Amino acid sequence: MTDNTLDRDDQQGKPATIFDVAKAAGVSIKTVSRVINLEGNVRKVTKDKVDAAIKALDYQPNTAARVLSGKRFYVIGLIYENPSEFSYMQKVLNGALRACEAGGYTLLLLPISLPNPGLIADVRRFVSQSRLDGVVLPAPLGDFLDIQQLLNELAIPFARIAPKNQVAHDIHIRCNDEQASFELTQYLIEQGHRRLGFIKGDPIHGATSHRFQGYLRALEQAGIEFRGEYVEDGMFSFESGKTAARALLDLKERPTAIIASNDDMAAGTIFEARERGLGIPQALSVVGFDDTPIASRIWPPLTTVRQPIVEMAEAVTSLLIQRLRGEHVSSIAEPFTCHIVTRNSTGPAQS
Amino acid sequence: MTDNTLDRDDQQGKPATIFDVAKAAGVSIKTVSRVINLEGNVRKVTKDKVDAAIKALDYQPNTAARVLSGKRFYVIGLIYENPSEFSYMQKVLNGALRACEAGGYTLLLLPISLPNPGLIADVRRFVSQSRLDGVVLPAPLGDFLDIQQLLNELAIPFARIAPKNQVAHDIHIRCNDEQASFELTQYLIEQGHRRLGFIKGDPIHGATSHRFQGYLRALEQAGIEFRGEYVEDGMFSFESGKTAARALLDLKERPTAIIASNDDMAAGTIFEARERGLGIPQALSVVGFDDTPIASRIWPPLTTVRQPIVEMAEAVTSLLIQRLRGEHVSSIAEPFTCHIVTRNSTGPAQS
DNA sequence: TGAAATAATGACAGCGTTGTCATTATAGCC
DNA sequence: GGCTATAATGACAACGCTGTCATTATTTCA
Repeated sequence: MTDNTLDRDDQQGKPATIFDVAKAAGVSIKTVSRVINLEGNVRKVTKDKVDAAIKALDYQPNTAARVLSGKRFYVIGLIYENPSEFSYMQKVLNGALRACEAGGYTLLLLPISLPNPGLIADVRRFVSQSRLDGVVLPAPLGDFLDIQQLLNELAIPFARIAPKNQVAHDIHIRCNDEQASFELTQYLIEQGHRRLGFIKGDPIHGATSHRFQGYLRALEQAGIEFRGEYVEDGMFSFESGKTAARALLDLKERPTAIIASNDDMAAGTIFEARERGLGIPQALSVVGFDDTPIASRIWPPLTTVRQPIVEMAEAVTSLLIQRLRGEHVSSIAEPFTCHIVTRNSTGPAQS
Repeated sequence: MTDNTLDRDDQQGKPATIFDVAKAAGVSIKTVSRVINLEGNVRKVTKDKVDAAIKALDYQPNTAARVLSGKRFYVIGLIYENPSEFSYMQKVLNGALRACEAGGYTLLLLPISLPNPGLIADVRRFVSQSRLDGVVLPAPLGDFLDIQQLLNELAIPFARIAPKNQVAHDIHIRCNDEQASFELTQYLIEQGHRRLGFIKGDPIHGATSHRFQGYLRALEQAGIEFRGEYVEDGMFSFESGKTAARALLDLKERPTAIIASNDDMAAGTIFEARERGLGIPQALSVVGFDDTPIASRIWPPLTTVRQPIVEMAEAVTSLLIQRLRGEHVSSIAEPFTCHIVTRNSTGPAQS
């Protein structure tokens, strides 16, 4: 005569519940709950028993039940600008997904097309309808103060990938844009360039001013006089890069090197140079930022700056999840390091 | 003396529940459930009362409660190849998100890097751990028979964006690659080209053979003899396009036009031609497929084929959701139409 | 050593929905 | 008009977990 009640546990292949674990470990379901939620106030021996039972039964908490019962949703929202060039967001996405999977969270997406007058309303609807615990804001949205204000009002924690520091205790991560730009400019100066054009990015991106600052610092350190006509505004788009390059190349004393604040504008610069029959890098060196797919696919392939986006996204999402769990985390103080990728769009100055 | 019980409904700003709706409509919660799930067996007048109450209270069913109670999860998985060039997936993502939002479903992502020997295990884990109702498989995974077989075993409905028809009653959508390739080739022939090189794509993509077929059909219709040495294998990557172009351009009687099966390979072809000093389109016309961002950013900008990816993804996801709701849907018979985008990489033959 | 303080554990209601089954209203038919 | 078939509705348990509060074990300190 077998005891049926003992066999019930892994019956039918149905997933184990908290009751199964409690029975196997010889404790109450509440204690199991304490263990899986890291609540503390559980003795080591008890915790070990429970952990063993969890492993043995391959127990995974039922998210729906947790959500229904508790005050958390186990959902993180990723709000991002729907870009024309997706490689940055693809990396952000992969990093955020990795962190969410590791932390048992689900990632929900809200792509936004800019400019968008209903932006705040859209975000509000997304956050309330989707029942989110937290939000990840990659650049450039990470620099938008009104979104942050809204999330603060709604008491939704968020984490930003953004160049600018804003609040003391908020979670944000950035890479060292200023330093990367400094080194990139320095590299061109080492190649003998003295007339260095610079194309700024979209001012809504915090990176824009940082990259410009790095350029200025490198000029200063090398003792090269700053010339305002060598700086043009851009918007990070291919078209705007082309237009800015036109202005720079129309100058009587045209630059021998142009630093575009991203790869798309660098591509536009190369496009414009080609239309004028300027050889690259013989007559003009061109550099970009971001190491997007286009950087290695245009002719000549582009010297640019690579950022560790996947790692940054993963780190910032992990921090957010830790905070949601009640752990006390602060933002990462040290910015992530960028690296220069040298290709054939740069060479010695010939002027 | 006001009756407190009447005021309870929209108390505290807490979301309305099914009880609130039932009370407001004067019916039982089960009847409300029937209405929101379109179960039928509800009289018109009753349904109208309930619908009015739902609207008045801005009621939205609690997904966690539905999942916990019922047998559905209200989650759709999107399994996709993590691509080097994301613009295709970005569009798929946007289309799928739109359909999910409209249908009240959540979209979960599983990016896969190919080749992946653990592919099936990864998919299995994703499907079972994430508790999915259905899966969307964009190309090229939509052509993978082993994934489809697995999903069939697990009894998970799926919908594919894929060139190949496989099962009679499965949901899938495709665009008319063969016809687009035919028209593209025809266009080059009209420009006077007679020596037409063709670079095939990755054979795991169903589109590869369709695009090749369209090329063959156009040759045949124009009475141009097929020459095997004008066809090279590629893998859809920039590098493979470059290598294939090298072989084609090394021929004694080299082609005056090259049709690459995607934009990346067309970019590789242009890269290779440029290294040899061949002017484009004077000495060589080049075309691609997909109208990715690179197509408009290289020099010269690329003549290519644009597919309505967002619409296709939205349509196929909507169909899947309809099927999950129990409605009887079949796949869309008529393929979506592609359009040729003419740019400067093509011109009259000069041979 | 014993009382008070604190740590560890448990019992149980409740979260908002759907499934099952019972009950009641309506329609169909001779 | 009364009986049966069927449509419409309702009562209530169950889903798996967490929060609250009560209870028990352990530590601390006089």
